[in-house]
Amino acid sequence: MRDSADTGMAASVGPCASIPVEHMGFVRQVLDRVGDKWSMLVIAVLESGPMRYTDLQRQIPGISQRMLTRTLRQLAEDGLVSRTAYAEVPPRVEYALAPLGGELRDIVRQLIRWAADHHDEIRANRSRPDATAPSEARP
Amino acid sequence: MRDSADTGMAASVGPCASIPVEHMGFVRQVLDRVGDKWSMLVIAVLESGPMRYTDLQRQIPGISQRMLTRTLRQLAEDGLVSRTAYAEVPPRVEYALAPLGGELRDIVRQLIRWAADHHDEIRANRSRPDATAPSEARP
DNA sequence: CAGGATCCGAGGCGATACTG
DNA sequence: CAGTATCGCCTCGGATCCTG
Repeated sequence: MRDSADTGMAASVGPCASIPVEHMGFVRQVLDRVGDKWSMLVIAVLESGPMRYTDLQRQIPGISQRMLTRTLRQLAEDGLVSRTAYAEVPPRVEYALAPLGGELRDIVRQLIRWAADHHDEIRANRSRPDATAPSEARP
Repeated sequence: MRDSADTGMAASVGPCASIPVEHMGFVRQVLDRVGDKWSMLVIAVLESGPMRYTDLQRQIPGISQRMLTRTLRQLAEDGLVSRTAYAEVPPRVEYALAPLGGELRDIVRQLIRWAADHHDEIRANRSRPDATAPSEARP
C-alpha cells in the first residue's frame, strides 16, 4: 500500500502507523461497549459525581429503565463504574465512576466538547445536496 | 468554522453540571453517528491517509460492504470524510479525513489508546463474579 | 472496482406490569 | 426506590446477487 508520506501529515503518524490490524479485534470489543448509544452519556453524566438510579434516569432523557439498567450493569461489569447499594429503606443505590472510567471521562469530555462545537456544522453538512451522490470525478 | 481555540477549555462545560441537559439532544445525535460500531474504526483507519474502498474493507476485518458503504456515506454526509471519485477505468474512489474529521481523529486516537491500554483490565473485570449481581449492600 | 438492491435473522430498545 | 420479567416492534447488520 501507499504510504502516509503523501498527505504531508507525517508528523502525526507515530511509531506504529495508526492502527495495527492486530489490534482491531479488541478495539472493536471496547468500542462496542463504550461506543454504544448510552454508555458514553452515562459516563458523561456521572462525571459530575456519584448519582442514584432515578437521578440518572432523569438526567438522560429518553433512556428506558431497561436500557439504563443494562448499561449500568455493563459498565459495572467492565469496571468502569462502581455500584454501591445501601441497605436502607427506602433503598438507595449510587453509581459512580470507577478509576478506570475516570480516565475515559476526559476522553468522553473531549468528545462531547467536539460534538458541542461542531454539531451545527454537521447538521449544516447533512443538509447539503450531495457529497454522497454518485457524482462525477475530477481527474 | 467558528474558532479553533482547541485543546484548552471552552466555556460550554461548566464546573458543576458537566452536561447541561439541553445539550443532551445533539450529544446523542453526534454520538449516534460517531459512536457506532464502525465509524470510529473507519476514522481511525483513515488517519494514516486517504484510502480506497477496497483497502478500507481490507483494513477493517469483519465489516461488510453494506456497512462500509453506509458508514462512509454517513461520514461523508456529516462532512467528516471526503469522497473523491476519479472517472477512470477501473474506477477509483478515495476517502480521506475532512478537516472536521481531522479534529475527531485525535480523540479517536486517544480512545483507541485507552482501549489498547486497558482492554485486558476490562476483560479481567468481566470475569469477576459479580459487581452486577443483585447482591447486598455495603454500608 | 465501487456500490446498489434485496432478503432475512438477531437483538436493541421501548412500554408495560410486577416485586422487594 | 431500584430494579426484574415479558412482549413486540423495528432497526442493525450480514449474506447474496446485480450493475456501471
